Parts: sequence; structure tokens; C-alpha cells
Amino acid sequence: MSVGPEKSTLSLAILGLVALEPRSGYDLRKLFTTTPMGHFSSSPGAVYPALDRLEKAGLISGSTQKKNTLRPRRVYSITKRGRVTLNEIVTGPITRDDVIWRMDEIMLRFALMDDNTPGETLAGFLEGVIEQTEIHVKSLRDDYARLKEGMPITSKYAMEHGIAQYRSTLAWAKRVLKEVRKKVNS
Amino acid sequence: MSVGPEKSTLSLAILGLVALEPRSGYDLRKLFTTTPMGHFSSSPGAVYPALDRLEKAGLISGSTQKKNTLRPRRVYSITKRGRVTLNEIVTGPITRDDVIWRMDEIMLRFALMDDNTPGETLAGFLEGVIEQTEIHVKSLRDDYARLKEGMPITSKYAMEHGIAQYRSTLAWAKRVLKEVRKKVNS
DNA sequence: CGATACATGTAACCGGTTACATGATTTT
DNA sequence: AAAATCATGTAACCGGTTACATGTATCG
Repeated sequence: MSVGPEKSTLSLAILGLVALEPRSGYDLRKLFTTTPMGHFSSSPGAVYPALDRLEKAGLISGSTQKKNTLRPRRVYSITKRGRVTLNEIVTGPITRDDVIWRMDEIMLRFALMDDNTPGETLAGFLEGVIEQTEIHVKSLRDDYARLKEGMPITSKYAMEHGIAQYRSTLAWAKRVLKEVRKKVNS
Repeated sequence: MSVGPEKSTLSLAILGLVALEPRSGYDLRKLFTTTPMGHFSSSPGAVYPALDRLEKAGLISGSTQKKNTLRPRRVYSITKRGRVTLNEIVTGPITRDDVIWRMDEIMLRFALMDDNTPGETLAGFLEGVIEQTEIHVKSLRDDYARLKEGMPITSKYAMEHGIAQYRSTLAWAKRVLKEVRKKVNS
């Protein structure tokens, strides 16, 4: 999944947050340091350049307030193209690589769906997560069975942790899917 | 935690794997692509420079085989200093930041403890994980309680996933701790 | 008037990704 | 002899970290 020419979760998070309401770089940084959204960087050296890139890509646009001072405040809002792109990224298919390498991004995408995202879309997303995660857990279990002899115990335990994490994700996705379906049928 | 002047988990993984037995860059890359250790990069542009840096830091040393050809094979083994450093990193204290930002590294450190690591060390490590994780889960739950009103449902669900992940880690650590203690008392 | 919160940015550095380049050895 | 596998490396690029630089507004 890539935001314009980019691929970082930070850009996606920024795009999604600016879509909810116009925000400045400072607003975003504050959000990243004071909420559990804070899995993202918040350092000015990451946030401001990311805003620049998103603007250059035409996905957000900043309007400068207090134009005449040396220290203007720039508030960014999402553009039409930005909204289209965001929607494509958020609702795009779940790949196995997403599950293996980018679980954070999966959860971010889910979190960025707003309350008027159709229940079918939510369900499809969760089904994708479940499908790909089940495949992956199966292959992890195979690896485990194949490798466990001759592996230090602590490595075995560490692998069990990895598998347990995915099983927890699976349980979560199944539970949420059930709740989403219940809401669709009402 | 930093490996010499570095901080990447890739360097730590390489140091730990080279500690088990001497390996070449190619060996490491193969390991990273064919085993679930593959959460690490495996790209030549990451592995070979990392080996260079570890060697420059005096933590590993490479011996060139087939010296007279243009395409020599370099096999690296860990140095005395490397083994000391590795042990310090692996058995060092668990911080809250480790739990929040570097769970992968925590599991890597645990996996790299070998079978003659004293049971007390393993237990101490796991106790640290449990302690810090419990603190973090508590604060996540507070955030959740504080923020859940006015949050899109999908964001709420995403947060629940995060909390569930940590609870899964907690369950794992408690189980493994029990097993480790059982082994110590026998 | 000093501290603090608001607010934006840049530059050096670091390490991973991608893509490319090259050569050696083994298998078919 | 071609193909596959073994094997090492480099260069351009990208984006995050750290640290620094700077200025504004508000409050006591």
C-alpha cells in the first residue's frame, strides 16, 4: 500500500487524521505524543517533511494563517484526490505480506474507516485478515514442527509467542466480524 | 539496547547467529529468507554493511577463504568482546520503552539466550516483561476508557486489538515463567 | 520579564530497500 | 554449454532520528 509515491505508515496516519479534520503539523505531533496513536513518530523531522510530500502529491493542501508573520501556522486539509486515495488504501485487499510485515498498517487502515463505511466493507476487510492470518499461522506451525528439535528452548518459546500473537489477532478479527455482521442485520 | 554503536535488531540478530556458529553473509541471508527468523531483512544491501560495521566494532571477525580468487567467501565468527556485548544486551533490563516500541527485540533477545543461560536469568527477564507489560496494559486501558466516547467504532476495535496483543504477551510470559521455575526446582 | 506552551523547520546522520553488477561452482 | 545456485558487494534513494535553530503568544 502506498500513499502517492510513499509507503510509510506515518504518511497514511497523517492523511487519515487530516481527513477527519484540518490539522497543522503541531496538532499531529501532539496527537502522536499524547494518544496511543503514538506508535507513529511525532518528531518534527518526520512530520513536517511528510506533510510536504503529501502536499506535493496533491493529497492534502495547506493554508497559511497569519501570512505576514515570520512564523506562520499552516493548517492542512485533505483534497478530493486525497480522499479517493485514502479510501483506496484503506479498503484495498489484505495480502499475506500485509499480515506478515505490516500488521500495524492493517490496524491503522481499519481504524481509519469511519462510521459510514458500509458494514459489508468492514466485513470483507476482516474476512481478508482472517483468511490471510489463518494461512500464515498454519505455515508458522509447520515451521515450528519442523524446527523445534535442536532449537534452544528459549527460541522455541519465542516462536510460540509469535504464533500466540497471530492467534490473538485471529480471535479479535472473528469477534469483531461477528459484531459487524450483527449490526448489518439490524 | 545497542550493538556497539548501532541499535538495529538486524545487527543483534546477526551477532546472535554468528555466536551460535561461524557464518557467512550468504548463510545469514538464507537463514533470514527460509526460517521465521525472516522478520529480518536478508537484503544484501542490509546484511553485508551490517557485517562490516560489526567487524569494525570488533564484535565479530571474518576470515577469508579462497583468498586468491576474486570472489572470496568470508566467514565471520564472534570475538570475545562480541560475546560479552551480546550477553549484556540479551540479559539487560527490560524497560517500558522496550515493551512499547521494541517487542520484536525483546523476543529476539529471549530467543538468543542459549540452553546454559541460568534459569534465574530467564525468570528475571520474564518477570521484567510481565512487570512492564502490565503497567503498559493498564495505561492503554485508561486511554481506552478516556477516549472511547466519540471515537469511530473501528478505531475502538483497533485499540482493543492492541490491548489484546499485550494481554497475549502477558499470558505467554506467565506461562513460560511457570515452566522455567518448574525446571529450576528440579 | 521570564517561563512556558505554541509552532515550524532544517541538517547531519543512519540504516534499510531496490536494483544492479559481478564472478564461482554445481547441476543438467 | 546453459542454467541454477552459491556468493559478495555497491550505489541511489528514501524516510526516520537526533539535535539544533528560531520565532510567537500567553500567563503569572
